[in-house]
Order: sequence, then structure tokens, then C-alpha cells
Amino acid sequence: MGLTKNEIFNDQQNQIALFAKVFGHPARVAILQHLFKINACVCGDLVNEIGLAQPTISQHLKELKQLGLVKGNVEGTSVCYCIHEENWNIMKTVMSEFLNQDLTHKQECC
Amino acid sequence: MGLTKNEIFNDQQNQIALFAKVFGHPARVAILQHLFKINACVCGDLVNEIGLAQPTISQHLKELKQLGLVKGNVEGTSVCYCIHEENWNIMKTVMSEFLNQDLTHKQECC
DNA sequence: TTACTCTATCGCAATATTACGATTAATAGC
DNA sequence: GCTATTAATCGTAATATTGCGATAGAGTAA
Repeated sequence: MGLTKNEIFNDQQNQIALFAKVFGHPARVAILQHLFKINACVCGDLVNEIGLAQPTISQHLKELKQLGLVKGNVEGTSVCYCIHEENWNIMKTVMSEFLNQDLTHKQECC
Repeated sequence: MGLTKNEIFNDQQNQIALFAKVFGHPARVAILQHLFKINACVCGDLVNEIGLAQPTISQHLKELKQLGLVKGNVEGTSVCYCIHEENWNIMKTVMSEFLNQDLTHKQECC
């Protein structure tokens, strides 16, 4: 109890859930939007941009990196983050397939 | 601590996160996929289809209903669930806008 | 009414997530 | 070496999520 039973779902379902979970927090949404907007890489600016403490931002970035959606380059004392384009596109394919499902027949009830 | 600081994010970011959070569990992904596949409405079959206990399925359905992605019709002793098409399309618009962001300029680092 | 079926809700235990202060590690500049 | 700057990690508190047994509620059928 308390832990998700991943083993009873298939790989595709688990992958969709993993991607969705990382988007399930507004801070990570905001981080990604900022990385898209500032097309050059962004470092510690994220802490100023988003109103959360540095350890919290660092933790969110870690999750984004673990899923491969963001990559970070060390540049002196600071770290430069940006969108991992190829992986973002892979994610987009997976999520789009899920979101664009169609109801082949119209419903008769409801 | 321990609670998401929604107030520091804008409505769009919070809405994306809300939609994403509901997709952030494979059981809810599986429920939605099944509802799409069985284009007629589905009732307690979900409990058999997915390997979780009835209270657990009921709870996941509740969350999907609260977000408006699923609607339920009482039919005798059972309840008939189906995708709420209009709301699903609204959600798709919101999520697509987020997923289809573009990097206007290519990155120089990373 | 009684018995049965199906779904929702309650209550709890286990686990996960969020946030941040304090600290550590790594680099840059002197 | 020392100091300043930046980011990662540790540790912990607060809250949220997941799952299910037990129970309640609502409808059907006899």
C-alpha cells in the first residue's frame, strides 16, 4: 500500500505516467517554459525567475535531467541548462499518441 | 513545507500541472485507454480489466471525473463511464500548446 | 421485505513528494 | 594557499498519494 503497482501495467502506460508525472508540478512546467523562452542556456537565473529556494530548484532540475528532458553543462562555477531536443521530441511522440486517441464510434449513453 | 506553492505560478502553469498530474499514474492512463478502446461505455469492467481493487479504481475514476475528463451515468446498479469529449479536447489544446513549444534559436552550448 | 449486485466512501498504513536550512563540493580569482 | 560564488546533496518536516479492507448507500429482482 502506498506504492504504485507499476508491474501490472505495460511499458507504454508506465512511460506515459512517468513523463506526465514530471509535468505534474507547476515549478517544472515553469522551468521548462523558461528554458524554451531563453533559447540560450540558463543557469542559476532559474532561482530568481521562479520564486523557490535554490535547493528546491536544483531538485526539480534533477528530476528533469533524470528523465532526459533537460541537459546541463558545467561552465565555470555555474551550470548551463537547456532542453534536450531529441528526447523532448521522443517524449512528444509518446504523449501525443496518448492525447490524440480517438473515439472511433460515438457513445450511445452518457 | 510539503505543499506545492501554486500561488507563485500562473493559471496556465497550474492547469498544465493539474492535467499532467492526473496522467501521472499508470492506472489512470490504463483506464482512459480502455474507455477509448471500448467506445461504448464501460461500467465495473474496469475492475476486472485493470488489476486493482474496486475502491482503488473508484478513487481513480473520481479524480478523472473531478477534472472533467470522464463522465459517469448511473444505469441501474452499475455506472457507465465514458470520455468527456469536449473537455478532453480542451485538455488536448492546453497540453499541446505546452508540448509543441519550439526553440526559436538553436542552442550554442550544451 | 429480503437478498443480491454494484459503486462510493471511510479510515488507515505505507510510501512519495515538496520545500528548505545547513552543509558540502567544485571552480574562479586573487 | 584563501575567499567568493555557484550548484548539489543531506536531513528533516509537512503534506500528498496510493491501495485496500470494511462499510454504507442505492438500485434490482424475487
